[in-house]
Amino acid sequence: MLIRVDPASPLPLGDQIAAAVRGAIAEGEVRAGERLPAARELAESLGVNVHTVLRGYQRLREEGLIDLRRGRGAVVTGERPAGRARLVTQTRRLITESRRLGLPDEELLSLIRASLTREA
Amino acid sequence: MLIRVDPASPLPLGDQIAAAVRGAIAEGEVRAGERLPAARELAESLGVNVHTVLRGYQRLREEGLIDLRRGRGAVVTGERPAGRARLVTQTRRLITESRRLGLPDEELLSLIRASLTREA
DNA sequence: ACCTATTTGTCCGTATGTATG
DNA sequence: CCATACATACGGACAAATAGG
Repeated sequence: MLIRVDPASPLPLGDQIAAAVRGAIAEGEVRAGERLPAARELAESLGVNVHTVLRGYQRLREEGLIDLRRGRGAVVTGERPAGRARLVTQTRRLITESRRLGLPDEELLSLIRASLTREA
Repeated sequence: MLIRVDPASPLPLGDQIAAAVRGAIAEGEVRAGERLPAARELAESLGVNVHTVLRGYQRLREEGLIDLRRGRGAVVTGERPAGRARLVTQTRRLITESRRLGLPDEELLSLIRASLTREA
């Protein structure tokens, strides 16, 4: 997977990295289950800071394209296992209910976030 | 708006700040249209780094609670309704299930955000 | 059960860029 | 033009989760 960044571009480096990886995934250059290079490695090979790469990776995680975890790295997501599918169903139910009550999505997110911290 | 953070807590400082502001908004302590303290100010008064405050602010922006812009600052967005108690049980179930599957909280949030945008 | 290496997560500090007013 | 304030990036340090021996 070849990645290059252009420091002169107005696009943030992190976004450029995310875009490059996103493309590589779309092209099938990296497949589901495969691991992306460790953030520090990629950072060094690109001549950018670790944080910058991590920001790009985290963006990809938000998009659901990779599974990013400590000690494990960035793994391209693939088929959803059964348990996860159930989670998706449950999530959709929650969203439907929330909207039926007229809550804006942000409010639902706040609620969830609050629950997460409260039950940590 | 009184904010305090606990460096000893396992909760990231940025999240603590976000939670505090979120609470202040929910309590009506700060109202729509009002500006939150500048990141640098708040950082200094809390004894934390600017980045840490900004991270919290950016999270609130993602939730749609504030409007965050260069040169202007963080302005609380419009009113939000109450009456969300019904969703709490369902939310807790979802969280329990997610954690049982071993998903990190961030991933659950990613999943939810994805669902929200997909069903928008 | 333990230890170790790997890898991301968070935070600190600093510098420079850029939009706003 | 100027001051304010967030945006991005750099670098360094330590914490925490994961995996493997």
